[in-house]
Amino acid sequence: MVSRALLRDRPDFVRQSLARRRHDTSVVDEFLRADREWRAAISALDEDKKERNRLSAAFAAARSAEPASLESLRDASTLLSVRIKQNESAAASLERKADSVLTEMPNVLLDDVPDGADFESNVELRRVGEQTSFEFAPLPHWEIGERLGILDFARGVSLARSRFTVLRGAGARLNRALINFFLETNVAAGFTEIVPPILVNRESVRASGHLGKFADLMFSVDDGALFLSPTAEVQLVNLHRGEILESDHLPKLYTAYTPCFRQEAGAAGKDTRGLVRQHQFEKVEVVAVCSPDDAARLHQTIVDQAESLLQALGLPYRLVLLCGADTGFAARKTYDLEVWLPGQQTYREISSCSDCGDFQSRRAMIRYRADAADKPRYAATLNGSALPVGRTLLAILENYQREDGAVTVPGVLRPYMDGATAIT
RNA sequence: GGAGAGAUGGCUGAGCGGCUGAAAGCAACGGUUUGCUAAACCGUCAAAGCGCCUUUAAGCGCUUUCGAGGGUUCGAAUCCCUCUCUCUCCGCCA
Repeated sequence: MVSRALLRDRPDFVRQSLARRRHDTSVVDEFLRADREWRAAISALDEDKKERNRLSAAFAAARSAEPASLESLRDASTLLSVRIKQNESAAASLERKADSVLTEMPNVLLDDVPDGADFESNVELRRVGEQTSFEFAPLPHWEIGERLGILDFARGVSLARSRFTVLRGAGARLNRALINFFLETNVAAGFTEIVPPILVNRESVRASGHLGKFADLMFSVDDGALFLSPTAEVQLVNLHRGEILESDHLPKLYTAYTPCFRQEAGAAGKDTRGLVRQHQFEKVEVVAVCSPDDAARLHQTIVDQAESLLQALGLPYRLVLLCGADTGFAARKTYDLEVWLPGQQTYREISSCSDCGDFQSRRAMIRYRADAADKPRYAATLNGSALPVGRTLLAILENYQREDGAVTVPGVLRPYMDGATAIT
């Protein structure tokens, strides 16, 4: 949630940020109008309430002192209460109006986020690793996986529906190896491992910014009371919802392996083959909760963490800074890591590392005290995938494929695979 | 699924119509004492919103908040209704 104070004090700054996102800027004025009206209403209302409190106190005093005046006090107070009740509902609807505009407003971008209308304007910062080349024509992972009998798309569909897949044998083993490798590396780097619920309530998805317009991203159960989490970012950010943290306990660094579920309603016809876009996928996520002063540093820490995993696996990738229009709703700055997929001759997103500033903290009321005597302040939250399991698995299949149809197992994963050097 | 108990500040926990934004204790913070540590003593210590003032900070004023929503009343943490959640016991089950 964008700060109300910022919108009031520096509306042009917020408009500018919205424009850089190619977002409608009139929402700022919509908010300011509702906010102004609400503040006027609440001021008048408070005056009435003050008077009612005075009358009540006078009533209590008059009970013994001058019983004769009780009736007129009672009448005056009753009259006032009726007016307060009316004005209260008017004020509440103005507040709801301002709030609903605010809830739908994306985060304010950091200054160094590049301008741009779409992904074409994203800035490639660097490439790491040579694009894998072969003496033969490389295959896409779905062909490699089906030939090896480790990916079974048809049976996934028969068990659930399209965009569900079955992993078998060495494929399932490779999947588990990746989970263990990611988690152990993240824990060694100082992240605390969490096993959260996979079903999350409305309040949690609202706080992380996944509800609103993004509600159709998620599968819901129990008549919409709960959602299948679309990313462990939801659970990890909400771990401290409503809390005031001690500053010497910050930063909080978390990592979790979870299944994730997405409807992918807007992606009909896109990436229909293979593991790239599934309704159910698995991911190891990292999240940091920290003081705003620490956000930039920890953003880098998270990117480094994701990069170190890709490097250890020997996967070529590039680091991209997303432009305004491509930066997600809750983020104020996002780096994407894109892995090279030789079967498709392209870089594909494999990790998205976002600095959300205090945007999520405001919604989730995650605060901390910089000093014991200070007022609580909103924390900053950051998140990144480190890494998604399915997309990493497919990247390994494509980058480590051999002419004979086998796939070499990257060295760091062999200890998790009984020392196997290849999947044949 | 059946029966009961409960939801109050960072934590424990009292309050059961006006004197309660809330006793007491713990924790925290400031200070006194002390050779150091500990102990003891004194003091401070909920959050949010709006307004005033100010460059900001601080400060001041008002309002709201005792799980959520509604009701009764001149007045609700306190009485009534609904909902949500938590805990205990029984049953069932991994």
